Amino acid sequence: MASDHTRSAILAAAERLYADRGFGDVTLRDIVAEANVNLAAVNYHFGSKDELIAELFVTRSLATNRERLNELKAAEEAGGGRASIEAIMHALVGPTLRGCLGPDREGSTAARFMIRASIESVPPIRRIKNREVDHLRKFVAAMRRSLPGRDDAELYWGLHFALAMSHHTIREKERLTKLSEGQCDLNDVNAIVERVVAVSVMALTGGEPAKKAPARSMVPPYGRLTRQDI
Amino acid sequence: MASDHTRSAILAAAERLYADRGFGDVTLRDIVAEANVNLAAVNYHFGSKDELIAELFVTRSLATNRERLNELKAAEEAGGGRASIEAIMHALVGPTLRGCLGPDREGSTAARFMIRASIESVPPIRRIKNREVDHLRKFVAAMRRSLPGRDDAELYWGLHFALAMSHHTIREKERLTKLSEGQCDLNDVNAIVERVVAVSVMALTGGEPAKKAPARSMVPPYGRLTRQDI
DNA sequence: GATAGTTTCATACACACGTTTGAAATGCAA
DNA sequence: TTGCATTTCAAACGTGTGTATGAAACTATC
Repeated sequence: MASDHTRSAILAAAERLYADRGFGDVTLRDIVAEANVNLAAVNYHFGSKDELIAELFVTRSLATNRERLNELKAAEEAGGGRASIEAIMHALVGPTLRGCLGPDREGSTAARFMIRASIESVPPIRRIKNREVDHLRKFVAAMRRSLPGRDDAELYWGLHFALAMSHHTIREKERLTKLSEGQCDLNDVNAIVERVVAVSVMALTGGEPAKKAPARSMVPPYGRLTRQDI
Repeated sequence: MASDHTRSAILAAAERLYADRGFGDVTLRDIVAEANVNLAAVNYHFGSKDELIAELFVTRSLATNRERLNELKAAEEAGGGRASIEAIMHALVGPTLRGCLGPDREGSTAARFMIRASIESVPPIRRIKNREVDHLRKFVAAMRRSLPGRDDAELYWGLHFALAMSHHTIREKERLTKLSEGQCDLNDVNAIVERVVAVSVMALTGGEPAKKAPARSMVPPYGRLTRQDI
């Protein structure tokens, strides 16, 4: 193990370069040059380039997920096991938006790295994102408690749209600024979070009160898989 | 010019392969093998790999944009120069969603190609997407006519969220299916369009009627750029 | 049917990339 | 110090890539 100096120098340099120039434009040689480290050190410490990228991404996204769940748990405890749908949506999109657009994080390498990861979607990152399903299921469960009787599909659509708005805002931040000629304030992160939450809640509660739903029963929908993946 | 047979065989093969396996995994050699054509033909007919990709994408996205504007124009003419906000949002997201998720298009190469383009975002495609701003401005203009007095920033946010929901639905179609264990029906495209339109309209009209707005004036915000790009 | 222009073809180039190698250097316990 | 494990290093490997080349095949015009 020793000092781990080389290992962390590589991680820091890689995150910085990927954040600045994207995954497509940065080679291992760029990274080791930035880190003042030998080329072979990457394979020695991480095994491969993809595993290096995976470690970077997994570290950051675990932190975000932890933050999300903490906020959710706090909201549910404060509400006696049932959080308001606003609080749930806030816990879902707040950490991500704050992490990527946040104030002091303006120049944060981590934030810019996560934006890149959200835009470019390179294979090792995609693999990790696909394991995020059961993390999201915890939010669906909370939503179900918060809005009992609501059709499950409606909950999924609401969650889906909430993620759509927050991810797309991160991803297209610059395009929106240009399109709106600066009229959309992308610096006030709290305002953005509130905006996304407001629309998400409207999507979940504003429209149809129960939709079709011919006697919604408790049985799971036919022979669908109940678990089995990841 | 001659028969153009080689040229179109390359285009077809490239679109098919990119649609199936993504941009990262398909080489020129794969394409010419699929097209039964010589390797050098790509550079002869298109100049470079990037120009081939650009031509593929530009063709498809011009078609979508044309469809969008036709629908918008029809809606405005039917309303005497002012379309309903529902109709405008419908014209904005309908063609894209139909094009990528649409019924008979289920196995459509073009649709799957556009989904890939939406997910992977390779440089030549990104370059083209950045020129899409003034196309979107036409929708902002229509929205302004439809909702006069509404703060411009609100219109931009509404447009932004509409695009967020439609693109994210295309992009994460499979993840949503898995997450919801099939409970979200991604085959009924019209229902999806209506859903996205409904939430977009709520985002634009449901919330605050005028927000803060301390005497909104007509002057542009300080020294911001008014035109000059694109 | 010769000629000029276009298109196809096999082949090679040049190079950037991730990875491997094997030896040198370093750290650490006995 | 000796011996062993860990870490660093310079150099090379092997391969896959987009692109270039120059000759051959084809097409159309006169």
